[in-house]
Amino acid sequence: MTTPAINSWQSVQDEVLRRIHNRTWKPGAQIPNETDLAKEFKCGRTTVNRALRELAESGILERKRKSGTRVALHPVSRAVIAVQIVRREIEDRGANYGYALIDKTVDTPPHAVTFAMELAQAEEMLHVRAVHLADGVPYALEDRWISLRTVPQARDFDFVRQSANEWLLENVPYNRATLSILATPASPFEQEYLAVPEQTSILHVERATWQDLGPVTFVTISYQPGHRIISSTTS
Amino acid sequence: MTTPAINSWQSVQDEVLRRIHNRTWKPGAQIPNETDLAKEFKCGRTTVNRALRELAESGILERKRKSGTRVALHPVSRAVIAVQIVRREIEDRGANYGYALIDKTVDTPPHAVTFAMELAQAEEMLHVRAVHLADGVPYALEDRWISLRTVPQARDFDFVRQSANEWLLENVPYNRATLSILATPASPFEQEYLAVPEQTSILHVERATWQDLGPVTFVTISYQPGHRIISSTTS
DNA sequence: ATTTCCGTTATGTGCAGACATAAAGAAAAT
DNA sequence: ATTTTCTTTATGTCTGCACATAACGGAAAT
Repeated sequence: MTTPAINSWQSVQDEVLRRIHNRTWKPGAQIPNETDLAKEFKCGRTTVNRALRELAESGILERKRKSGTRVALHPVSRAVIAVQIVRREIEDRGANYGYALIDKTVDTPPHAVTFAMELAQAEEMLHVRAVHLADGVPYALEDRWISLRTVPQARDFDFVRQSANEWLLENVPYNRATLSILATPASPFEQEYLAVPEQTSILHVERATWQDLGPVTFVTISYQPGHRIISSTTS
Repeated sequence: MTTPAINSWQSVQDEVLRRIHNRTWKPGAQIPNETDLAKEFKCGRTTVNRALRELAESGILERKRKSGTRVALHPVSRAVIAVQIVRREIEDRGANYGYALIDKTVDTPPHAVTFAMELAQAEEMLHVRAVHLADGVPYALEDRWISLRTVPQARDFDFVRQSANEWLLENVPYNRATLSILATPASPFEQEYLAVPEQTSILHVERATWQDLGPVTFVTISYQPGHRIISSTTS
């Protein structure tokens, strides 16, 4: 009974996963090395390498040079969340997108924002607030600070026709980003513009981005109550 | 002025990213094909391919056969969240882990749970509730339903010493998982066991897993107010 | 016994070359 | 004009081979 030749990295991956789910290879156990697997599957080592590398990236396997590859004991599965512009998020739900600027001012951000942007000193920034609508109903609020030091050209853009969300993505590249998800009671600002009662529980996504030159922007997106962030995990 | 030979896939990736940040290659614009880049960088096409493939996976580039590769116009950046057992989450924060079972019953789950587990018919399941403590203080609540059809052996495990969270990971493999993040006001159950006042805003992570045989488990983890889920995005 | 050095081993990566495959666009047939 | 077919092109993947690199473990020196 010879294996029916597994020769694509996908099928190698499938077979490896099957053996893990099978418990042929139990959590914590070492699996054969790449050369042996390549021989068994009658394929190149490169192919096995790619299959295993991806599984290691997704946290199912743990690999170390010389020691070999083992099945992760407590797999840290990586849930992937697609972060995209709010317009696309709304359009993907089949709704009509609407946008309204609330205000645009130059101001000194609160400490929390300065801290999140990793700045030692507070400095004047552009503060833009806007609401994103789905079929005319408030879908999410955008509360954004833009560094005028890193992005001076933002001062002259009015953000009436196009949201800062999209304008920045199209015009200002970034190197590094962080993302943080949390829940808080609705602030007065959120109560007003999301049209929700006091004490409603709101899901927030905070995102900060940087360029070589320094911080680009810090934004909080506050969603309508009941909003879910959904991800399907790999493997 | 010849380029000083870029010959690792990492350095190719860096150079490509530099050109994107540079705006040498603007959002939406097409970039040279792999063969030409390989020639320019004096490396193999395989190397360029790997560099570009990873950038496409992370959403910075968009690739299509025959059409070529272009810089994404609205990059859907993928934020990766590490989902691991609560004990590790607590220990990683440098706190002492504690665990207490609240109750373990056999019951019919509410519709929402049956639906999330993609079952047409409600069926009896094991319902396990527990609290995870960090330095003796409630850190998160676990409210879990386990399919007795898929995991019959769960009926006889007592979950007093080891949480269902860990027991399942070590003993029951899964194929597919979904993850959903949402915010709600604290339920009476959460008020009691997380020791928080009424109307507190609670961050929930819901997770369902499946095996070939059927659904394995559906769990809601409710975090202490102020909890954040943090991710750093790639690139 | 302890430290230092070195060989072995498994993964990590690079390369050239080949063929597979999707898809755009041109050419041919209707 | 519209549909069908074919050619071309860029990405996707597999292969064998080579060398790089981390790290375990034993041998040698202290």
